[in-house]
Amino acid sequence: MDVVRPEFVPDPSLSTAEMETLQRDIARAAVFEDDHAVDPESVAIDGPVGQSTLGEAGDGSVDEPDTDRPLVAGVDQAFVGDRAVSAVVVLRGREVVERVYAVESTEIPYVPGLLSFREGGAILSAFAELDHEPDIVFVDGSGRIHYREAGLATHVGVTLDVPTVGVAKNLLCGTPRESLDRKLPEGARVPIDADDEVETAENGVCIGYAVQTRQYESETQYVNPLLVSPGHRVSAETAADLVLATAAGYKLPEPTRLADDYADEVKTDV
DNA sequence: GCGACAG
DNA sequence: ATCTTGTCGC
Repeated sequence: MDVVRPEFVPDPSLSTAEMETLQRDIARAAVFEDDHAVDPESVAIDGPVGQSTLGEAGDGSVDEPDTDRPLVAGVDQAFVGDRAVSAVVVLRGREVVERVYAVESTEIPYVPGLLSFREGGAILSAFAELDHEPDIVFVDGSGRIHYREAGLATHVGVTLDVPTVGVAKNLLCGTPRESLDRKLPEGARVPIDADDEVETAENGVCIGYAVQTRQYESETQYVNPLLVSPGHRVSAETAADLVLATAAGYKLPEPTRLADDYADEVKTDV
């Protein structure tokens, strides 16, 4: 798939002020409500998808040809020295229909709030190799949960004009409506509200959710929730629904988990 | 001046 | 993100 909004392609050579200005423009172009045709129930995955097998399930059985089901993609990056590997995995149900990757040299260091200018280029290069057009894309990192409501998932979504969901392991900014310190039950979600750190939104606006995709039985030990936010053309509620529907026994939703594995696999080769 | 900070 | 063995607890 190709870039739809070339003016938003992340340029690492911009000054910090220019990057921030671009992010405010991106946030204004972003749609934080549902504008897609994916019913979360239609993408539900019951158990883990088998390792690197294209076209068949992990138990060796061939899946039903349900070509009407939506395509859900996951994208993740791995790093080798000064190069970034971006890997994309596309699923239809529990079937892997396509995997692509791209390698790009990193031009700038990681700066909180400006992640898309470091990793965005490699991600767009990987999507340029993709034949299928995903109905939803899970991006590793924040979307609307961002100082200017323009995190990596939002930047990629708006630039490609594809529905995206941000899936992060840590909270960048915003305030959880209730403490995340306690142990949350599997399936639970806690709203993340905009605060003074989020300069483009009114305080109290829900910009995402902490989502508990997995939890231990034990009383003392617990898994931290994921931080899910709208990237583009997806509401916060639906973003949380989609992540819970595609989580299949692991903390990360399957598309993201498989992209994670694929990026590591590619990293070992080149 | 101090704290906070996705990947 | 990445460097890395064992270890504690499901």
